[in-house]
Parts: sequence; C-alpha cells; structure tokens
Amino acid sequence: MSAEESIVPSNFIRNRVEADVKDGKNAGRVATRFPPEPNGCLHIGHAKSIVLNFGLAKEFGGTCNLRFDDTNPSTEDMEHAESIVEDIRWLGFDWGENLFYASDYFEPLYQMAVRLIEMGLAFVDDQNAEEIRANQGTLTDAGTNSPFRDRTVSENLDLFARMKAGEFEEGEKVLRAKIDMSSSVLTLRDPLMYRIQKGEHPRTGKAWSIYPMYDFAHGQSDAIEKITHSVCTLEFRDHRPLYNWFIERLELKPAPEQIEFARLNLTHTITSKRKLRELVEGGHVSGWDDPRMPTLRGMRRRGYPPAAIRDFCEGVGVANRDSVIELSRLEYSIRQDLNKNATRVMSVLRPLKVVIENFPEGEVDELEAVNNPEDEAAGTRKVPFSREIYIERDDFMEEPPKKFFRLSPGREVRLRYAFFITCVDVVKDESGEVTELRCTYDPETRGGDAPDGRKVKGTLHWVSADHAIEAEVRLYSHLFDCEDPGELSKGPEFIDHLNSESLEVIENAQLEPSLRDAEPGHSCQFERLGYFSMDPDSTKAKPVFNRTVTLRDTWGKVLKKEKK
RNA sequence: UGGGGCGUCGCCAAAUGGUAAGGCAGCGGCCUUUGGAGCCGCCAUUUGUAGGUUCGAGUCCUACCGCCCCAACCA
Repeated sequence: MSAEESIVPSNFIRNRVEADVKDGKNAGRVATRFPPEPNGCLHIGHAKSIVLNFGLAKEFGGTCNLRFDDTNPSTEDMEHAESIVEDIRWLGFDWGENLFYASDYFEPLYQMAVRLIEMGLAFVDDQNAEEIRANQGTLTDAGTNSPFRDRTVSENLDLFARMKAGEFEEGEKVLRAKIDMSSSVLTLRDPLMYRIQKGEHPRTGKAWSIYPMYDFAHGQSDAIEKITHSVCTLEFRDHRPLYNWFIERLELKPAPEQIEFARLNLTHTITSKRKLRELVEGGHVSGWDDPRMPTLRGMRRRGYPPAAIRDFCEGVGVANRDSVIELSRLEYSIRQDLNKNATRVMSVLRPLKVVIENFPEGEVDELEAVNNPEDEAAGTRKVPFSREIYIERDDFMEEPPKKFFRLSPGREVRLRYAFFITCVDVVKDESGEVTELRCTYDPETRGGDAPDGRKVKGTLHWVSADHAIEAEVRLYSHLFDCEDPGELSKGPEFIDHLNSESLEVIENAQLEPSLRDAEPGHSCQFERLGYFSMDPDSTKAKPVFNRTVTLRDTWGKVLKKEKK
C-alpha cells in the first residue's frame, strides 16, 4: 500500500472507535458487523456500510461479522442471502468463519423474552393491529395502555408459550415490552417484541411460529456476537434508547454501542428497495444486474472495479448529516482505477471508411502499440494497418470549426501508433452523406513521428477494416434525467424521470483484433472514447461491450459551450 | 404539532476555543502520439440568521430560520 492510499480521511465513527480503543474499552477489542436483510439486492448504499464496517475492523485489528437479519420469513429467502454473499466477496471482503444469522439466536432470544416477562417488563397483548395503532397515540398525544397490559406474569408466560406452540393465529396476539405509552419517543410506547407468523422460515422451517421484531433481535444479536460498535443508519437514531433498554434490562455484557451514520445517496439514481424493484418488474431495465442499476451486480456488469467502489466509499467520508454525492465523484474513482489498470485498445464506434490511396493493396503493416502508458509492465502489442481503415465519424468534419483539430479536407493528422495521413478527397452519396474518405499517407512517419519534425494537432484512433471485429457496444449513461429522482414526493413519479437516453446500442462497432480472445468481464480502454467491459451476452461471433464510463472530454465541453 | 437529529464553497468534507484542510466539479495555463493521464495556478475575509460570552468563536450561550427522521405485527 502506498503512502498516498494509506491516508484514510478521519470521520466521527473512526474517531469514536479510536477513542474507545485508547480508553481500553472492551479491552481494546473492536468487533463490527454488516447485517443485511436477505430480501433484496445489495447496492451502492450497502457498499458504503460494508466498507465502513469491514474497514473499521481491519484498521483496529478486529473482526467484522456477516449477519443475515432473517427475522421476517414472509419476505426473506436464501437466494437473496447467497447473492449477497457473492456480492460482498466480489467487493473484496472476507468474514472468515464469521457468517451468522439472526435466526441462529431464536432460542436465546426466546429465553430473553421469557426473562423480561418474568421481570414484569413484557406482556402478551390481544389487541389486533388496528387497535394497537389506534392506541398508539400521535406525535403530540400520548398513547393509551393496552387493556391487557396488566396481565399477571404467569398468565403472560402461559400465553407466550402457547404463542410459541402455534396455538394462535397470525395477528391474534403479540408480545410487547412494557415501557411507557406516553413517551415522546414513539419507539418506547410498548414496542412489539414478537409477532405470530405461520409461514416457513428459510432456515428454521416450521420450528417457530413466533418471530422477533427488529428491535428485539438486533441489539441482542449484537450482544451475543460480542459486537463492540454497531453501526447503522440515521433513521435508527430513535431506536437507540430501545436498543439500550433491552440490553440493560437483560444485563447483556459487554454492551454493544449503536452508532448511526448518514446513508449514501447519489445523484441521478435511487437506492430504495421498492423503487429498484419497480424498475426491474416494470421492465425499465433488463434486470437487477442491468449495468445502469446502482446494485453491486449492475456495477460489476458495467465494469466498475471493486477497488474503485471501495475507494469511492472511503473517499466520500462518513458523517451524521444527510448528503447526496454527485455521480461525477463516483466516476472519478472509476476512472482513476481504470486509468492505472485498464489496457488500451483502439476501437471505432461509428465507423467511417478511409482508403489510403498510396498504401499498397493487400499489404499489411504490423505496428507496435503501447498497452498502457500508465504501466510500462503492461508491454506492447502489434496492430495491423492496411489500405482500408475505419476512423470515428466524429473525427472528420468537412467544414471544421476553429478549435477542431481532427481530420478535414486537405488537413494532415496522425493515426495513433501508425502514420500521418492527409485527406485528399471526400466521397458522398446522393443525399450528401459522407460515405468514404480518400487519404494519402506519409511512409516516413511510421510509428507516428515525422523525421522532418513537422507537427500535427490531432491524433486519431483507427482500426484496419479487414482485421476489425464487429461488435455490439452498449453506451450507458445515468438512468434518471434529474439529480434527485428519489425526492419527487410532490409532482411527477420517479419513473417519469427515467432518462430516455440512458442506453444507446451500437450494432456495428469495429474492434481492434487483439480483442479476439477477450472474455466477459474484461475491462479495457477504447482510446479516446472511454472504458469498456465485455458483457456476458457476448458470443464468439459477436462480442458485446458495455461502456463503463467515458473519458473526460474537454473537446465535448467546448462544443457544448459553443452551442449555448 | 411532541421527540430526535442536522446546517462549513455548486457537491462531499476537515477543523474538538487559537485565527476556515483536502477531494470532486468548475475555470485558466503547461505538457502530451489518447482533446485521456500528469503538472501548475484560481476557486469561503468567513461557517443558516441575529444577538451574546471571550483577549480570541465554525466550535460555548440565547433566540430565530431551514432541512431530515419517528405514529409497519418491515428492517
């Protein structure tokens, strides 16, 4: 690790942990956990939490457990758990033997509930959901005590045991903590601890007919695993008093400490589980792994390197105030990684044929090209040059504006790693569309430099027409046309803000032949265009490449500005 | 509305009573066989507002303004 990389920005959580370690709290031990619910797909927001939790453990020589929060069998399944495992591994983290499930603790949790009943701190409530809600009170008014609140311990014990035994139907009874129905903290108004669910649990099957609620399960699970710092998002702030209440009453030691931080938000995207699902089910994207999705699977398919995602998550910092990160910050991390690591290749997205009139027909010249100017060890490769080549349509203009220094009639430019060429003629069809360029080349400039020292302003990428591989290229950009699709509570639905140009498919891109043996997942830079990653949809006959991210494009900026 | 949080540059974010880091974005320039990368420079006389305490305040106090979260048998 270089000195540069080792500079981890400080944040309030790291500072807290550091202070705890220094104070000798928990004998200096640090244990965190990442607690996903196996009912959805991991996304960039989860990545931040993963990086934070595993990062803390690593930095302080501790452990980070992966714990599935599987307390609601009606919404959770093992398929999600498996995909989550795969995603976290891909992101680059390892929990060793420390894979746990909240369902591992159903028995001890049940015993804890019994103890609270015995202490007179929990009771079985016969009210149904509507009644409980009605007696909950409002933000300003206290709730009212359940008529069943004063049942005797033995009655509660009996009822709870029978709930467990499956004697009651769903919704018929719940177990609640006896705290304070007039508390201004709503989570303290006799919160539910257990509800009855008759379905099958993916791991425990039919063994239980009662399941603990989040508030009753999470803190104690942390305590059982001897978690020292239980990091969660801001909306759980109000749950902290309850988190601590259970742990204190049950005298669970050492007591874990809940610390809340602000979840990650990104412009031009959404991370709400519900909305993500709507995108998939509504057919607005091709699936959970659509390269436009902010899911880890989507980003993987898009070609985002896991190290870049980690760098991004660390780079944006951790705070306890809501924030929205600009997408450009993510792209910066992606480019930074790929610039160092991706090999360069020349591919033409929108081909324009160029005939080199003075280059002998049938002859092929093998030119040497650098694989990665940022990494000498990446070496060089040979690229075939011949009489007919393709260049990018955008690289030719018949009537060039002032700052355009690519090809135009009479002008000389460099073909990268090859020769200087001069455009001598423009061939058009009846409609006036340019169909072909006739050029001459200067054999003296082989490799790209003129012995007489003359300079050219432009350097173009190109590919030999006879040698090129035809490919499909999918150009992606942000899924939404506004910065905050998630905040459109008033006004149009988020779905109405889908960017109609988030995917452009090019069917006949021409790739450099060295890409012939590439495998899906392979990332490279198409010089002057951007970074691309080979898609699993690829076939031998027709490779498919996804654009991961464009290169920074200062010429594009100039054009945009002049349009205005 | 009761409670809990939070307001530092367009976006993130440091600064823990000692005189406003850094990154992204943006803007200039240098360099360049990628209009990429790299390099150099510019970019908060001021921390939501108004008062107060102090030799000294982004940090402490008061009031006000604004934003977020909480009334699932979800997590």
